[in-house]
Amino acid sequence: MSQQRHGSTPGETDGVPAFPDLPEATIARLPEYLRALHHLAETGAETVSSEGLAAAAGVNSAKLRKDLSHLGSYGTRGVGYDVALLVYQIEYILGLDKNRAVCLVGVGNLGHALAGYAGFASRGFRVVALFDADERKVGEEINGLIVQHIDDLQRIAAEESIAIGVIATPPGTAQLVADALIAAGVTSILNFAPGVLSVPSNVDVRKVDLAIELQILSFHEHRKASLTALPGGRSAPAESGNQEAVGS
Amino acid sequence: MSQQRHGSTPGETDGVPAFPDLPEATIARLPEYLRALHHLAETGAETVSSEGLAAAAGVNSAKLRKDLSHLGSYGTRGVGYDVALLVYQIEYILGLDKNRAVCLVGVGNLGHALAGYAGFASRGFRVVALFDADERKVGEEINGLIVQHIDDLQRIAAEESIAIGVIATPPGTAQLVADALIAAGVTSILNFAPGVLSVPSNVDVRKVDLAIELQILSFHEHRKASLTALPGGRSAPAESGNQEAVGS
DNA sequence: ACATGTGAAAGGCTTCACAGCC
DNA sequence: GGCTGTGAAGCCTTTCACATGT
Repeated sequence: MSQQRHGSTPGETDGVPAFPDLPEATIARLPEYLRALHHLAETGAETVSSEGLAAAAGVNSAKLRKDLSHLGSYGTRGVGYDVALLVYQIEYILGLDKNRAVCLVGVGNLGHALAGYAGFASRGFRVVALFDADERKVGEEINGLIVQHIDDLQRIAAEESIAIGVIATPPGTAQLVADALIAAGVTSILNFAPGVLSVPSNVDVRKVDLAIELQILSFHEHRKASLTALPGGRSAPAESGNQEAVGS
Repeated sequence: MSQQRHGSTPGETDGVPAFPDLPEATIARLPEYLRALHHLAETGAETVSSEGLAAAAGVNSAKLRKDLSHLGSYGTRGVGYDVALLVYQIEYILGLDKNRAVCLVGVGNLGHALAGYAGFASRGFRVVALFDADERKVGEEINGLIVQHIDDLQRIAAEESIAIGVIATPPGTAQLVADALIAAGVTSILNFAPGVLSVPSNVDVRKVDLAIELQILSFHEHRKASLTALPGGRSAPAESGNQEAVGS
């Protein structure tokens, strides 16, 4: 890759950090590696081999090594990777040192739960504002935050310099909310509402549709059922499973 | 329908539908096509072109046609696809005509919301049982269902012939719950707990980790920020966005 | 005329296998 | 000896462009 620089921050030339362009598939796995590394660090491990980390993250070691090689050369041959250093590098690449501010729009059934989800805070994100269009919900306190009216989004987004917007509204209003977020300067959206959002190309959208996940599982149930019904019918389990992680 | 015999229903020999083996990438998109088709059906459309359906589903038309071609030949050249027929075919392939029973384990913050999520029922899934290990939660009623103790999982899973288990527990207990589900005969799991599950190879696991989604967005924020800081600095939006759907 | 279905080309990702380094 | 980093091979997915059918 660029130039290596063992102890130091990934290839910066003179204050400007040059960005290694990682394959999307790699990016999607870095968070999982990071979680596994944190877990290892807690158990006191100082270094870990590609084999060990790969197992903890649920991938094979060749893939892991290739992924990490894109970040630069942070392992030691014959030894493995320094856990603390790798944590630092991955957090840097993912921009987690910035402790990004997140807002959530739509405090219904699902939104309510997301507002209180401990996993966000513990992994580098601060939920700083909640919005809803329903006057009856405005003013309600959830997890220490007051629900604000959606009309105040523009102002508050600027005040809090919000980086990421989470949409948890019914499908019908998701596009309107996305437009409002974008108008407020938000360029990253996590969308829980079914359906497609149309956004300018500088905005990144990730979509989580819970029903789609079940439908994909349903397909595999259907497939498995149709196989057992056939001549060469299988029935016995083999070993060690196929985990299909969600994430593009 | 089943014996459409257009170009031939995907190889059925004599009543037993042999399973077309679809690429995983295609499977992951079928639910989105289905949602778009239902939407079109509501607006009264009888047929739709690959161009039209692709736009509604947020993909390009070549990809859509290739995907649908794997199901068989259900379009008419010069005309397009029959909406009702395509809905039926996709629902059949996904096994949605089976109205599968789902159970949910872990009625905490997130689990509580999932138990009440209307999107499941409306898209072919019945949540039929809720479980938790916490005695204080057992007996609680959520959305018309009583929370049961996890020790009753085995019995109830059999009674209700549960097809899919959803795990919404803290990370520490997810593997135990997965083991229990598998022992109870469940072969499809949707896991919301961070971390990797180890399961036999006949079990399918899909994983949704909300923090990971934010971390991926954070990466893109970081990348965009580092680009605008560079010489050839961009700033202007182009058009029509990049939607990265989540789904392996 | 129009829109599907599909070979063929292009691109991306994963896996292999081993050279290079500790 | 052991383990990383990486070219090369193989596989999967997307895109192109057009023959085919209505």
